[in-house]
Amino acid sequence: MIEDGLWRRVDVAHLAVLRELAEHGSVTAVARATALSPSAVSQQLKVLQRRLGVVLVERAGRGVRLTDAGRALAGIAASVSTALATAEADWQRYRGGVGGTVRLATFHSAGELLVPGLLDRMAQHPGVVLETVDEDVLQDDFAGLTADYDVVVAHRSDDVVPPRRDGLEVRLLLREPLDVALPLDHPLAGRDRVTPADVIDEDWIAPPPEFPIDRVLTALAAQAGRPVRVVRRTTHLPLTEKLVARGHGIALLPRHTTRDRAEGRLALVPLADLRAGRVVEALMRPDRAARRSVQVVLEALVAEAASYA
Amino acid sequence: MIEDGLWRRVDVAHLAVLRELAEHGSVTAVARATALSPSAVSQQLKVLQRRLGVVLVERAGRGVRLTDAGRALAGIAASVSTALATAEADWQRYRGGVGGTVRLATFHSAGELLVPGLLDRMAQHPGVVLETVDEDVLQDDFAGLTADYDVVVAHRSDDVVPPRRDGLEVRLLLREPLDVALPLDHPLAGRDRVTPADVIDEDWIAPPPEFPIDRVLTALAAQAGRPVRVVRRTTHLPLTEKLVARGHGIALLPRHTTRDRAEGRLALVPLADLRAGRVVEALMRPDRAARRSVQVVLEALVAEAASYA
DNA sequence: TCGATCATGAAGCGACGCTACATGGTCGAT
DNA sequence: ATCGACCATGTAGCGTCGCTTCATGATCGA
Repeated sequence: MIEDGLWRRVDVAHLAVLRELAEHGSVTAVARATALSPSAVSQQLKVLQRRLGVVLVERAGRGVRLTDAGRALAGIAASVSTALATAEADWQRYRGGVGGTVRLATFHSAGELLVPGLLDRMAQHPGVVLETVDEDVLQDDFAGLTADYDVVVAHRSDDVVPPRRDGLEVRLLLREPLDVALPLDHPLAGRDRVTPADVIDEDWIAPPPEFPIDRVLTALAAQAGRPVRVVRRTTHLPLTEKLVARGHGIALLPRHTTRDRAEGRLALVPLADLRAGRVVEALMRPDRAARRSVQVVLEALVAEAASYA
Repeated sequence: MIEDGLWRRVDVAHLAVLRELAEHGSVTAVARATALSPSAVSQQLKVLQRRLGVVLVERAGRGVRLTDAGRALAGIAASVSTALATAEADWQRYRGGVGGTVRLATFHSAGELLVPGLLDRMAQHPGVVLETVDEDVLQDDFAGLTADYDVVVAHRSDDVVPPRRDGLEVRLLLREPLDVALPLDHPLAGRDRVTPADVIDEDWIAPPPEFPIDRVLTALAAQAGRPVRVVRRTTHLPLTEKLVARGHGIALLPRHTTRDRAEGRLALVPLADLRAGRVVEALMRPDRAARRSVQVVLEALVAEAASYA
């Protein structure tokens, strides 16, 4: 027998906390993200469980873990958040104005490429405050950033299956081929394309093996039939460009990002016989994507990215 | 410039009150419906307006009226209520049990026909408490009852455009032809159908002119070319049946409802050359329709009605 | 014009949720 | 194995919020 009105006393704020817990994984992390004390978060969870008469959270070692019921309710809470955000967006649409703070995470090269133009475009919406933060993480970790940021600009190589991003809104920003970067005085610099065989015996500068670009390099080696010789590994693209320009090696670099920054100081030559590129996209939680201010930022971001295609 | 976080402080309870105001039309009525004092309702509205910085309600004579903004927000509030009810239903589905109180309004004859069997069927769901109330109103007023009841069983004649019921969920229960009810010893009682011309010169018993059945009588008169002679007007169907059975006149009566009650005491003969019938349907507000307990009741109601088709 | 009806304001009270601080449990490093 | 760092939770105290009760003002119908 189920008592009537149990759910009536459930507060949407409590549901939101549960949902954040599902994404952040610890009470302390939720407290940080919500500007509350850990005790407050813990109390909210306790109240929620008492009102529903169900165990949602259990201790696991030093931290906590959601029970099955907790996970289920967290999923429901996510849809509630989305509905609430949609309602707010409808209201803002009715009122005409757009306002609020949007937190945007970019990896370095995308920030360099897109943020200046994005800020120019956002000048049309003085009510929207845009906070941009650089976060360079591995390909699979971008999704996790959506717990902390409204919009996450992520990249992945386009030859593999996309990493898991269940329940996230995804918007394509840029499809960016990887070109071979050569010093201007290199024999191949004038070519309109090069094959893997042309470049396999050069000295290469590449990122660490976990990064998408390096996987392309692996594919290139496979196609040429010989291993590639990597003389230096760095994740810092501007450094890579400078090294290439001075003849310390050649590299695979994203076309638009690089051209925007280093045009004229090195040559970018398309790679033949190998599909090599990376995809830049925006990731958002649905409730955040529903916010009017986020939508405005996203549209500006898409427009800015399109100007490089 | 829009300040950040205005909506954050908006309480869904406040939105719900605004929505109820849009449907009930007065602060006092909302207070009655929500078991709150009128002052509390008034204060909630005041707080909501202060937090949003918008006038939602204005005085109109002795009562209040919603502004345009108020109406817009009330519409948004309705979708929020629906989302919340859907979330609760999802949760109940996950937990397995069904519980809660469902308030059902029926007009008299439908109640007589459907409620006993409905209660039998609901015995399978002991957690659901069913309150049934008789409400006989005019055709166009059924929609208004959805503010006070979870499920409203309504009827309308099927030859006219349905009355306005914007934003309501509608579920067909019964399509019920109108037959000509005759005393058992009437000359036409043995016929398998009668035409308007056959019965136009009889003495008729009918409801008041605003009721759907009387409109059919008007159509019958138009087809026969002569006015119909109404000797008595009553909205009470059992009385009509008794009068017909004793030879005080004939009447148009809904087939299933009447047969269920008066089988063997009068004859029901289908009417030829005239599409005459009434439709019985269930009306619900979307947020109430989303509730798990309401869904259970509705399914039982549909099944019970189907047993009469 | 009077009484009924409706909305709103003021005062007081209770519930709720937060912070600050203390406690107990768990893991990693030495 | 021990210590220290970290994490979650319980307790005490306090401020805020929303409700009820009562009073007031406005409007409509008889």
